[in-house]
Amino acid sequence: MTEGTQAFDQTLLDLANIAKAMSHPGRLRILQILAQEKTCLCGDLVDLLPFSQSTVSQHLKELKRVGLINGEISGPRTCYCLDSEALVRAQTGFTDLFTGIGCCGPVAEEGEIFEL
Amino acid sequence: MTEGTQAFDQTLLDLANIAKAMSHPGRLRILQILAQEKTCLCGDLVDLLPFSQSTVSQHLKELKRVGLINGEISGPRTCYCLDSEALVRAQTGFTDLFTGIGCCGPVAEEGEIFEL
DNA sequence: CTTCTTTATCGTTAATTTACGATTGACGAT
DNA sequence: ATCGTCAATCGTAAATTAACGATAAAGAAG
Repeated sequence: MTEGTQAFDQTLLDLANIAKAMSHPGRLRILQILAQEKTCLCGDLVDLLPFSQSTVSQHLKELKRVGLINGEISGPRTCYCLDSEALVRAQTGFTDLFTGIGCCGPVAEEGEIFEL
Repeated sequence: MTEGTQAFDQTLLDLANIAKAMSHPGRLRILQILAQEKTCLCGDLVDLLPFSQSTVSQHLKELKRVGLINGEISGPRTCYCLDSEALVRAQTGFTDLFTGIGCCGPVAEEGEIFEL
């Protein structure tokens, strides 16, 4: 991703970003927890995850960066929740990518015929 | 992912791995190309991507590692294709993660009442 | 057998990610 | 005003990823 990134269209870049945010078991677990319970509080997530408070905070930041979750400050605490719209968009994005799925065998080139 | 990885169940780890493979625009583009055309040949992908041959090969290796694509050697070439089963499994995995989507507001704790 | 083509792998460097402890900032309670 | 709590940020070290050129391996073509 360091270079040549401008060669891809924005939809693809966005989707890659979503996937990146979802590429860590801890972050995926956070999404899972937020989907199941509506725990939300950062501290509760820290208790449920095998990471330090600062690490959890970072993961939350990353998820927020791509918009998969929202954080709402309520007093000294922060309450996190899924962003359902973003999740739907993500789902759609992944689905759209593979509209016509099918697996091919070896392909002949320029009229070439395979001798199997 | 360096540590504490054993704290997550395998389904989650698998899904995170899939997401990781899909977290790079180049790899996502490869999947897209394979979904649209059935181009498959490594060399063709090199022509279509803004990366060197060795880099493309690495990306293909990563996609193959998680099973999203299959490579079949045919003579000196290698023909790549999507693994439709794996893609369906991935899709299902992502969907299952967010069965009950909903966004919460601030949450009261231990009978606490918010003064709004 | 030599040569060309195609792709995988090796070795390396730069950049990014992950994780942590320590610090800071914000707020509520005393 | 001070203290304790909660969460974000800073600074840093270790690990991983991304990219490339060079090299190797495997097969087709001459």
